[in-house]
Amino acid sequence: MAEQGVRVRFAPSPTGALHIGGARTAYFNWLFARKNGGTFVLRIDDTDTSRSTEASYRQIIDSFRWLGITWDEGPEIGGDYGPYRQSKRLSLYREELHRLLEEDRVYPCFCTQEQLAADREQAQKEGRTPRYSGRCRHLTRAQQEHEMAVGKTPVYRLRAPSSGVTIVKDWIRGDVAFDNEEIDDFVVWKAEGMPTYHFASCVDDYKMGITHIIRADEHLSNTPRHIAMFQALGASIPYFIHIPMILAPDRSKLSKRHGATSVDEYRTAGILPEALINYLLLLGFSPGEEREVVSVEQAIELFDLRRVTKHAAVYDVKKLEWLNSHYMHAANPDRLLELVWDSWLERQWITADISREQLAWLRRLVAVIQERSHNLLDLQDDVGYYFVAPEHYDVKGVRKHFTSPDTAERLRTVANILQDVAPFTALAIERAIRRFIAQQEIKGGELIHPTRLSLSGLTVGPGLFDMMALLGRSECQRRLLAAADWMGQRGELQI
RNA sequence: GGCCCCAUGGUCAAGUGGUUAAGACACCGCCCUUUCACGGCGGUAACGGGGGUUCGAGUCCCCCUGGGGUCACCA
Repeated sequence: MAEQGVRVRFAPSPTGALHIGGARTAYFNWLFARKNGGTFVLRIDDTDTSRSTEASYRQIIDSFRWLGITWDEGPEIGGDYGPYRQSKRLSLYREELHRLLEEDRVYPCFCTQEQLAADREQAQKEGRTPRYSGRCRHLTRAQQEHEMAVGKTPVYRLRAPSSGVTIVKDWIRGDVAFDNEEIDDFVVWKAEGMPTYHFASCVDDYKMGITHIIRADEHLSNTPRHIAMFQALGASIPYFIHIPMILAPDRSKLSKRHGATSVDEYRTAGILPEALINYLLLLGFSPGEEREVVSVEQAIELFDLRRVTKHAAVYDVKKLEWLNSHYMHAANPDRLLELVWDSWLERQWITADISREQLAWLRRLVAVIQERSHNLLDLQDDVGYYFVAPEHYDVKGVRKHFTSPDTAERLRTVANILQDVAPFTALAIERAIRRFIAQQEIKGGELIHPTRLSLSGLTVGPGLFDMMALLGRSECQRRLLAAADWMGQRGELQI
């Protein structure tokens, strides 16, 4: 299904963070472009001056970079069809407006907001669809000039077709027919002197030579409007591909009350970009071949609009988390170390001027920990005991593993035994400790659990012998003796 | 409410007239095991309802129901 000269776009408005729904739409556009050797355009839709912010713009750009979705044309990098921020394209829109005005495809409307609201209310009461009444549709030139003269600022409306049907040829939905009576003369130019979304978007798609519009389902009902707009502009009609929406678990539109909804929030929550983008691919698309884990490279290979589902998908964080743990296990330790580096610095677990040996040790540490991490935060937060001796012991663990009267003495013996373990590797340590366990005629756990608690203060963690090898001989000995002392003091206090 | 879209387990989904209706996540067992994870094995669980068409419908048609979207000087 190779398409010639494919140009697609994603046009977020910087009124908030990049939403995962938007990210998925962008990803599908991007995949389609990559698959077909086309061009992916990023355009910033900031015509809503009151809600657009520079901070949101930055955040969106950052989110895309983090996800690895790059654009061939757009802000920061430019392109032949720029500028790529609508707020910088105002003269273009004004030009098109004047052209349409001359061609009488657009007309000024002087109705007040109050009038329109009253019309709407009236229609609602009578059970009719609220549509623009057409009050200003047939004003004479003289009437228009009079309104202007008395200081009224008009909005401009498109003369939309009022009879017949508009067929939207959608690649996923098939042919969808809309009665033109349903479309009214919608506003293309606001009184504040800014284009509306419908107008700016169509002008841009036209001027930027967009061939395929891949967007969320919610725009399907807007499409006849856009077709009317394209026709008025004298533009060719692009292909439409409306992809299903992403819903919250209660099947309502995904919103803040459902938890994290932005790419940025997942980033801070310790989700890896490859996990998020993999998960996004699986919403509304099936790669086939029973595949779930799909890299970006494979996704480009496998992507096919014909395999996009028609129905909305409910967002399931559990599956995202599963993918994330998969990628945590698979990740290169060096990269993970880099990702947690700043956080570890901040906690003073490490210092910036680190030796070669220390760096190698950190890599080993990450490699051991990442196996059981589901999340970057697990790796980031739960490893303090490798850097600092435990200040207290898990309460439940103490109750369970520090109660036997022989334990303190055994821990001291272990500390002693470690003295002769060489090399100080997990294998050698295990051999020595197993021997001691056998001599004592106790079960492995009776020694292993208290040892773990002594060394980490916790009852959970990596294999004990790996942990010990990582901590090193003297640190293990120090902590074992400290634990034994702590038990002794505690015992005395209780007497 | 008008218009439009959609409908396979709890969730993501395969399926394009004939299948024991895949697979994944989640859940539940069992195994592995020094803990927590990982991993391995197994299990529970679905074609929303009703009419047609057909020798035969998850697959085609109609109705109903349910869910979603949209009807702004927001995008």
